[in-house]
Amino acid sequence: MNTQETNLKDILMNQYSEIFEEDLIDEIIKVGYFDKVRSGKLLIDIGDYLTHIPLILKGVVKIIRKEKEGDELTLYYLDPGDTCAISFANCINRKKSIFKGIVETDIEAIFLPVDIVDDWLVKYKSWRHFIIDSYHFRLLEMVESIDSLAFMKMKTRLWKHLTDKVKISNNIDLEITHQEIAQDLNSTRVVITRVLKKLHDEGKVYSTRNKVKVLKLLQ
Amino acid sequence: MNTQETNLKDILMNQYSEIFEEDLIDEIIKVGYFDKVRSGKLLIDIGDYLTHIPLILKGVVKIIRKEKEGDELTLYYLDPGDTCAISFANCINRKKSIFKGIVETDIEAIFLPVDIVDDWLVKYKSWRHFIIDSYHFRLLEMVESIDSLAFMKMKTRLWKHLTDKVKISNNIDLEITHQEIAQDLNSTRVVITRVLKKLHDEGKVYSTRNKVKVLKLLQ
DNA sequence: AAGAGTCTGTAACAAACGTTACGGACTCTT
DNA sequence: AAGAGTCCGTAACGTTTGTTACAGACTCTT
Repeated sequence: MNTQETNLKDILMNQYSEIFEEDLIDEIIKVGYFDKVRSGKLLIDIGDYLTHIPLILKGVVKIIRKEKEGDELTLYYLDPGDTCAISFANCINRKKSIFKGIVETDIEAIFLPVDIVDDWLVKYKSWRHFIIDSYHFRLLEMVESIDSLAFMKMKTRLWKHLTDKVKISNNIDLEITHQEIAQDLNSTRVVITRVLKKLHDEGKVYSTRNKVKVLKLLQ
Repeated sequence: MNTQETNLKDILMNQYSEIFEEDLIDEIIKVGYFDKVRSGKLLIDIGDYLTHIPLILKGVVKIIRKEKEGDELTLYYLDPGDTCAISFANCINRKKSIFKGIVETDIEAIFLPVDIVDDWLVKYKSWRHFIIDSYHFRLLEMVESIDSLAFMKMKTRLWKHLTDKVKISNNIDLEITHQEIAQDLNSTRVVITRVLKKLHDEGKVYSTRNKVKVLKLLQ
């Protein structure tokens, strides 16, 4: 075990010792490879085949559903500690991805080859629950998306989106344009500007060029 | 093993021998109990705790997401061979259900106690894949719901809903009122009537009191 | 400082969907 | 066959969201 592996183990133990057995962590280090991916990079596209499952250590990945060019919708974000378990069944059955994943802020992750993670389901109870839980969390986030789309008006959807982004970035100052928000919500720039003005009038946000400051979070 | 159990085994072998090991089928019979539930009955409500997982042998269950009184949306249908794997993680973690399940057409099902199905993940490879696949199928249907809500207009959503119902009931004559359709799609009766007229003008449906006949399926 | 490119604010209009209202048709009970 | 209850068709109108257009403001380059 070289120095890099030792460091990796420290990181993993720090982040996952509560969840995984030490045996499993050792095996993760043995078979996985560590990598960094820069913000803005396309991690996976719809239709791609998955060969590795990412275990995110740092940074955020944005998961998007895309109908066709221009018709996109941001579904949720993957945080450190998360994995894209949705890719899991895809892996087992060698199916294509139904989502697009874009690096939102620079990530560090361990990539685990598909074949192995199936065996781990038998070997490690913690891994089994990790995968099932992961599926479940994604599913909950999909339900949130459905609730938003089915039951909420644009003002509420926008407000939820902004507060979600604040939670993820840990920063009430969002570096974002109206155009980008419109893409996330599958709407248009003019609509977002209009609705942002309403939120501004209610004292909930303060928006300047390339920035939206989210106020009133402490409720 | 009494006569009823023998019959049950026949049914299970018939429907599941391709998927499950015979050992597993025997165990399903041992620990599960068989039951019938009538159309219209509430199988599970949002907020309920799950104690048993249903393995559907006959009939259809409608799965609904509900925001509040009057604000509902039909997400998908559970067919024979399906299980509500979403309940699975709920079971393991003793969480409340986030969906409402109503029997659409009379069902026959085997109900499996929660505690056991977790052990089976270790014991039976087929069960493991069954659960993961099940999760995955539900997830795909949720994505379909999201696509509908985010990218489609009411006419397309309605058409999709109707053809889905035809596939599930195996019958192009749907016994349904405009009001009921409106509930499924979280819309209103007047809107559905209006849009049905458009589909009628396109020669796609023929609607009379309490009935919608779906034409043009063979495309 | 000029000019190109990007971002925002606003107005006017259009499309989609929801709401209210009402009349007629069907069905079931008595 | 009268009446109550349910279901459907349609019109008129309101709200929400999308579209088009244009002007002003900011930013970056040269």
